[in-house]
Amino acid sequence: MKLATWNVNSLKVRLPQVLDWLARQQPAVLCLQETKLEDHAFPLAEIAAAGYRAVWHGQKTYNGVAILCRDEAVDVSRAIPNFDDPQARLIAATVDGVRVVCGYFPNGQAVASDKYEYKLRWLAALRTYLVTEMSHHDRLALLGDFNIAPEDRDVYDPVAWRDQILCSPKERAAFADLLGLGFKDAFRLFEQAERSFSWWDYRMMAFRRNHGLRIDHILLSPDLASACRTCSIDREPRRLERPSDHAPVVAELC
DNA sequence: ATGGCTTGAGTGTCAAGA
Repeated sequence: MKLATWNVNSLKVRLPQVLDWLARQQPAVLCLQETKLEDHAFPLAEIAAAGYRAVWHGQKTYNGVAILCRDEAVDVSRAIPNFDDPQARLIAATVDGVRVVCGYFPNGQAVASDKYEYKLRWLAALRTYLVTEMSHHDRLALLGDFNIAPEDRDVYDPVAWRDQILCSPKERAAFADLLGLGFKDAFRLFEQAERSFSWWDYRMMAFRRNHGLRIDHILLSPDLASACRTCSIDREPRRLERPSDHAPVVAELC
């Protein structure tokens, strides 16, 4: 069973790339972030024609998340319970006995900004929610754009990024806190090339220079982690014309 | 140098991303 996550930066623009990628990779589950579509505009017909079902949670202009899956998605929940959030950043569903939580974590803009405070509150609410989810689901996966580079090795220039947004100690502590619940970072279960990243700025030829960050992650509960056989970042879509600035991350479970 | 691209909004040019 293949689980994947991809921040597509507009599903409207990237739909042909998503359909191509589904046909090639055939994942059981693909979590999407930054769909940037209102719910009525979600392209269900095209996705269904590709052999996938979908559940989604969107809004105008910004944010928006979706879970595409081969089999039925049940027990769908949209947004973090008990957290008043006007932004469409989370959707969860159970697929093939796996509880899938798809999140588009806040960016935070700058340390000490209002958006940073919102990011920290969002992370605290997510943690509370995941404690509950873990108590109900042994097979639990959290996938998405975390907007956190967990360690210096996840950053192309750790000195320049020290204490900056996506790398600040409080953000990294929140990530470590999720690992403290028992989650494993699927990517780090395996030997990986140095300087492996999942996002590269559109500007300054950042992709060609591999000036990136690893901010898209797949976290697995202990049961799923022991079933995980590979985890990799697929840089191919980043090479296409009009790419998303993020690459898909894929984990294979047995 | 707070820029550099890209998207969505909307038809000017800005907000937001990371």
